[in-house]
Amino acid sequence: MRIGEISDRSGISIRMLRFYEAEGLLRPHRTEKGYRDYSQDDLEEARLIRQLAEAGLTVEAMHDLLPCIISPEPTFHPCDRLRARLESEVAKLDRKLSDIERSRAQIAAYLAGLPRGDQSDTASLQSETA
DNA sequence: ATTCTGACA
DNA sequence: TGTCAGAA
Repeated sequence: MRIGEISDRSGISIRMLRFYEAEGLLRPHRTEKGYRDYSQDDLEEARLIRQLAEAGLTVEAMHDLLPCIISPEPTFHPCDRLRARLESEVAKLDRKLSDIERSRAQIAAYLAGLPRGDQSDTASLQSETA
């Protein structure tokens, strides 16, 4: 299958499919004319990548995860790397979450201190945005 | 019609 | 991440 079909069936844009390949996530064969030629396995991997991307995982994380999740070989590795990766992702998310909570608290404080019935700030924002 | 690579208002 | 160009 060529890139257009893979894009349609995986929901990943052609642009992103090429990007993921540049990142070493997908390695489709090439036809004589240089066109990418995806296998059925590539399609399944693309769909998995789609899932991981929607979960907010980075390409780096996918590099660790993919070898563990998609197991072409009948032998299942312990994949200790998988657990480590997942744990670091959760840790990363926890850090982001605390950052967001910090921002929320700060902005909520601004809101709490905002005088009532005053539209002047809104007006100035609109004029600067326009 | 589709894909390829490289570049960017 | 989209999109446009120029070539195949």
